[in-house]
Amino acid sequence: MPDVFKGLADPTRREILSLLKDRDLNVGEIAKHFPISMASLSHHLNILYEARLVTKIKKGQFVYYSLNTTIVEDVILKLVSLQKKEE
Amino acid sequence: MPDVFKGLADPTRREILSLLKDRDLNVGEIAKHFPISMASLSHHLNILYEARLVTKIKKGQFVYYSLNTTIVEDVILKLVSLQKKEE
DNA sequence: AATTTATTTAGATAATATTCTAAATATCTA
DNA sequence: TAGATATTTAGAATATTATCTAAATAAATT
Repeated sequence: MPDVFKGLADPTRREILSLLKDRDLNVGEIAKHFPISMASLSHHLNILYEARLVTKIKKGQFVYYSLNTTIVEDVILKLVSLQKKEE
Repeated sequence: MPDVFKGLADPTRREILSLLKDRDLNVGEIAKHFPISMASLSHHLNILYEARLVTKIKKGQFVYYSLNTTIVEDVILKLVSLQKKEE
């Protein structure tokens, strides 16, 4: 697994993921929710993409990002396996 | 929730949590598994403690750390709520 | 083809995180 | 109580991350 936890470590990135759970969004639509430059946002999106927490697809002029639910599930499983053996 | 994701972002810290799922360990026992200084380890333990991912209890000369399963469960729930609404 | 709109990349700066050595604190044992 | 062991804290060095502005790329529109 690429570093999914690093991807989740930043609050802006978690917020992006949270937006994407409702519907796919292009970069401009995501940008409206944050007071940071496009360049910074692009950087965050890239980290999410490398962590495979999102996928992206170009539609004409726009790039749409989607939540990669599969990876979210993998993280959940990884955390479940972190739980204690017995108590 | 204090920053649990920050706590999970570092591989050394995840390894510490993984050790603790088997049994509680004191700092010296944990230290044996890592090639870093006591000071660095102590720093990591502090981050885990502040994120409430672990609890600690002093027994005489030793400080024992335990996994806080409750918080791990909270993180799992938080991730579950990150999943897509429909597909 | 020139202009506008959307997104990414380059390069710099500032903020955070990780690590270290050295010193401090606390407890145990002789 | 003096010396040994366990852990934490202070302070500094280095590495990583987040952010910015400016420039580059790509597609759409006129």
